Amino acid sequence: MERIIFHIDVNNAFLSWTAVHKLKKGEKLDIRKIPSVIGGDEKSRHGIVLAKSPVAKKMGIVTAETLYSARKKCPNLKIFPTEFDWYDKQSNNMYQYLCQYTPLIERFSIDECFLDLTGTNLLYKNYEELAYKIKEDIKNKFGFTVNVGIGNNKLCAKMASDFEKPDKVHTLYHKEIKNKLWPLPVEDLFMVGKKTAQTLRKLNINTIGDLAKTEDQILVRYFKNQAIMLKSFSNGIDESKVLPRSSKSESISISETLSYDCDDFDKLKEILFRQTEEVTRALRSQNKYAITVAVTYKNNLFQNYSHQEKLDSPKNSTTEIYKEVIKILKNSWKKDPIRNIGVRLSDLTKDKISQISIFNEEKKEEPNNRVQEIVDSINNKYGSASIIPASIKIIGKSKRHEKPK
DNA sequence: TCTGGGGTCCTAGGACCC
DNA sequence: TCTGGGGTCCTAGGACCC
Repeated sequence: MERIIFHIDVNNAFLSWTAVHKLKKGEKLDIRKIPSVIGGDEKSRHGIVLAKSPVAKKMGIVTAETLYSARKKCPNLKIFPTEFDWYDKQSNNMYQYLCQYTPLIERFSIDECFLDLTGTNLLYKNYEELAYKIKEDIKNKFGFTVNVGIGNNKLCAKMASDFEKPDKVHTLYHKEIKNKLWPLPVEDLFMVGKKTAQTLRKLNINTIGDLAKTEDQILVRYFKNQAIMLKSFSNGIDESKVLPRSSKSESISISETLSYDCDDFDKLKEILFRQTEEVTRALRSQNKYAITVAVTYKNNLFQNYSHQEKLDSPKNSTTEIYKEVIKILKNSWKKDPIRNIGVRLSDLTKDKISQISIFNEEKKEEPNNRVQEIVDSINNKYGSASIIPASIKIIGKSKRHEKPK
């Protein structure tokens, strides 16, 4: 059976959501209509563009560029801070609304969902009409606009929702691939990033159609396994399923750019403790255990490092994982100034099967778990590391990392 | 006041075993 | 007395996405 997939994509999500918030609070100005961006805090070195208004886009401003550079392109640019809690709420509202149409719904990111409507043709006579209804409903109920892409697979639905923005419905059915997909520049294809595009352009592959017509052997020579995917995507082929991945996460991570480059081990330990507390708390809230622990960091020259270790058994306690985190940093860090640092937990599992369980202190765990639950609930409420075990020595209590004199 | 944060997947290469 | 080779597991790093 021919599949019917919808891709719903919020237009300029963070900016639209902040705009809606401001209007709700009674402000008169709709920031979607002026040259504006949502940006991080420059003083703490988070100064990049996270979302832009259509006017700002017209002036050449792109996502992820520095606010410094954005301001040069547009001197009267208005910059607004992020409101992640509010964004989460808007994202949840939209998701809840979309759930009425099918249980086969995948949250692809904070502002994108896939809907699998295959086999619902008795329910919905005309899919384009349905798409328009969804788009209008969201606008009327929540105040922000979306694009809806319709296709016979996820790739086509996603490419379709990207066509013309904002507040539009587009289709990209199999029969339309030649006319609608192939003329586009090759970097517009999903999964063609900067590097891939560069190589393709060198090979004189300039449009998605060029890519679709390129010999497999040539692509394999340059892109190895990625070649098959590129070739399929350029032909609008994608067999992947819409996955309602309820609580499925394969890794949990946190990282942050420090407000100054730090080469003080004690200070880094303090930051890592707070981060470990946060990721393990998230892990515990999913009733999971981690097998692999990694510390990632970036130095002042923007060189990235990641170092990981497998635990001897799946763990989720802050203190045990923190011990591993510190061990990893101690063994790998070359004492270069650190700009950004983070903790990642992966190989997550639901069960805590341990090879050495006969010997470890299983009995001690009951009370510890109860204490942990209480500590988690307090930290959930008052912020991470509000309560910390006495065994962890923390120097100072600053939440932000002030540069020492 | 120059360059975020949370993810997934892939690959090269080393260690180890037989 | 010129260091084969396949399989497996693991790590570091890179590319991509939003």
